[in-house]
Amino acid sequence: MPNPLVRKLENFVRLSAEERQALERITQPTRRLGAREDVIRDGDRPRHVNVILEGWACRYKQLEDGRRQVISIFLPGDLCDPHVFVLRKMDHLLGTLTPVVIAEVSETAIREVVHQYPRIGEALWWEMLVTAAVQREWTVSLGQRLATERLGHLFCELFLRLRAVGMTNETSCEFPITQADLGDAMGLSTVHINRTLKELRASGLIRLRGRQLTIPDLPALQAASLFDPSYLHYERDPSVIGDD
Amino acid sequence: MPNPLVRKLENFVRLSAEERQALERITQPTRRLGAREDVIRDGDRPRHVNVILEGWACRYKQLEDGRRQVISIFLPGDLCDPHVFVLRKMDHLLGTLTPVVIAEVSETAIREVVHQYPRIGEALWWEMLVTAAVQREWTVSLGQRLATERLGHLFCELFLRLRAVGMTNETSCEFPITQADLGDAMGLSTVHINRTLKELRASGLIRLRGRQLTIPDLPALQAASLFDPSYLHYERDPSVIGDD
DNA sequence: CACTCGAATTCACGCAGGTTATTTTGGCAA
DNA sequence: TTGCCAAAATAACCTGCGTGAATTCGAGTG
Repeated sequence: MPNPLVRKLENFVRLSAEERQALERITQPTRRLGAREDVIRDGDRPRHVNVILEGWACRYKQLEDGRRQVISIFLPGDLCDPHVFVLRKMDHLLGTLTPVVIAEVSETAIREVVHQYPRIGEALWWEMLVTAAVQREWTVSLGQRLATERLGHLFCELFLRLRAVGMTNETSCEFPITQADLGDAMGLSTVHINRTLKELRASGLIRLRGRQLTIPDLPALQAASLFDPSYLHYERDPSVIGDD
Repeated sequence: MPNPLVRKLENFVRLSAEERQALERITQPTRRLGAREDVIRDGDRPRHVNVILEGWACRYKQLEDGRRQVISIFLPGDLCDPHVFVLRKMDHLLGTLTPVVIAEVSETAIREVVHQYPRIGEALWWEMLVTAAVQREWTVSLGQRLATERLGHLFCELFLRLRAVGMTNETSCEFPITQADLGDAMGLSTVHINRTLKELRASGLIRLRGRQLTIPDLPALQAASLFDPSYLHYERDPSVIGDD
């Protein structure tokens, strides 16, 4: 199983064998959590960058009265906040959605690798900017899209992000999160998530059984969800020439 | 009128006179736009960092069928995407909400200043991370907060951000944007924005006439809106010692 | 001063999605 | 196989917000 961070970054730059090794060296598994556990809580001082190696996690906030919003979903290969060090306190929580394996990378380890391999630095910049773009697209979804569009859009996004780390086959992928968590992410009630899934299934746009999602016709789902993949910036930069 | 970027960054680090001058030198006004004009469109290649010197602007996206979502609001002192250069195309638009004065700063100008004054680099990191935190809080608002809470939260946020650049007095500030734009930002219809403002006014939490917003009791509005200011990270880092 | 036009306000009605509660399913352990 | 429990599914009812259409206000302008 190849390192998902390496796979992801190679969607943007071509990495040399040496660069790949450097990344793999600093992202060895250091922590395992079960489903529904917190990785770090708000108010805590961030001590390292968490890189997801296996499983799904999320950023979330909890309002005083219990309402919960999942702010972003982390998949294998995702970095949780490179550079939070500048701030002294977390203003949100990181939690797992499924059992998860994490690499805790120190600030200095990142600094050194980036200093030695500037192209990795570039790639990490790209990854940060894409993460911000995803956050913006969630804002659009929550503000404008109807429930079917919103869920459909999320399926498209997660499918493409999983494909970028080689975790899909032609039309399907693992989809291990509960309808309750989906609701907290999409700003919808569990009941309405269920209703909406039923509708998407009935229209033939998705199949979802157990933990398996199938999108028989991705362009159709994209069209129905007003999904434009350009915000993911997945085309590799042609100005960067590889040397592996 | 002091440079709003300098004022803003000084909420995080203390800057020397030399550092202040360096910032002011690279943020001279270079472009003036009227209200409701586009600064840069999606698909365009970003050529420089836009720093808002006067007026209000916004990031927004437009769906194929015309629905519009304002993704973030830019106030004087805000930088629109330091580092977009890494991506080749804008995935959203930048537009003005009021007449605006902008400083277009080149990538190299930023690089040089940051290289010469590392503390400015730190401060720009802080500003980037706070911008991301604001984006996350908007996700929470759109996903969980009711219309009154959502608007109240926005008022609290904008008031504190304006205060950070010295553009408020005790309880009030300019508030120059239309109810239609507010609606596009909060994911609510113009009619409902109007209803909600009426309700907030009736409860005495805000006064809003013409382009003037007054918050007679900020803590009360914060409580009513589930507003926790810690995500703005405005307390200055005590580990940074000034030398001016 | 009257005119204009965008912005704000108000009204009546409809729908997307919330809430509470109940039932069914399915994975897993004893 | 039985039992357990979380997750999924379904139902009935309710509400926050959207829609479309007027009407009023207010800052400029000739």
